[in-house]
Amino acid sequence: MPELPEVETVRRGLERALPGRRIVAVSAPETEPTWLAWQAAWQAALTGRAIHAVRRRAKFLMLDLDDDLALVVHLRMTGALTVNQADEPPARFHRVALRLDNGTELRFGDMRRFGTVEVLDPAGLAARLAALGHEPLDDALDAAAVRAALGRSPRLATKAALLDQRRIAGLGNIYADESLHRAGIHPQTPVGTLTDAEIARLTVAIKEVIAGGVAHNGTTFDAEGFRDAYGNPGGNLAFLRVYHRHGQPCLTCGKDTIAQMRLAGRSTHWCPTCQPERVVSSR
DNA sequence: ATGCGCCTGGGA
DNA sequence: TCCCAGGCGCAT
Repeated sequence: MPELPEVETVRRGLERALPGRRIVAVSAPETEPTWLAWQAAWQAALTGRAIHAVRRRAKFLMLDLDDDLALVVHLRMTGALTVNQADEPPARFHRVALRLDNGTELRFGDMRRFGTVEVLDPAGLAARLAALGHEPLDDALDAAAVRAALGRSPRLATKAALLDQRRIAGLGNIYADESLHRAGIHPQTPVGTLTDAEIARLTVAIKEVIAGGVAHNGTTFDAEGFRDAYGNPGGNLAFLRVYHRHGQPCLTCGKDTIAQMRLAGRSTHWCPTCQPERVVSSR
């Protein structure tokens, strides 16, 4: 599922192809009534406009267009943005295509239909991004900022806090689990009980895990999984230490088995030795 | 703070 | 046939 590293990987791919291109047509398949319904409005809004830049904020992609409009895409679970030759046959879950002035198309596909594509003006874009918390790789996100962002609730599980995009934006289930493992923090640890040392480790862990994911072009599990703008899988799977590794030996301590539980509605993976549960006093 | 609904394919 | 995967908005 696309989290910050996957979205950044897509952004980097799009940046090689889109800036300077002009949109010449918008089309959706006849078999896609919901996307077809937008076709005329998007045709009017987008045709003739040039793409100036491809930006990312958390898991949002923004294509800056003429007249301060932006095409804003969120891939959610299974969305994909690809650059294709216009005469290539569409992918299985193709939803909408922007025809460009050089014979290529920017295509959006989405198996589960959770993804969103919007055309926004500056006010609309600002509103869309307003609630997002810190960008993980921002230098401004130091330990003090992590402490402030996570808060001091005595009950909120640290993993739930990491998934809350209003606190730190861009982590999803994979990189939240990986960050907690690297920091040696049990996922259920209440944020209010995190020590300064734990916050410091978590801050470094988040940055390393996210930067590693970006460096390896994102995490791809299988043939249906994440693809970059040119259809290539990412290589970060080999670097995961807990996610989807339940029942397998811990690569960090070598003596325990990765455990799995349900937390905040998500499948959660951790090593009981490397991430011991906080012993809670009964008095 | 928790759970549901959205959506679909794949696996048990 | 049922359950699971899960980002996010919304209801409870």
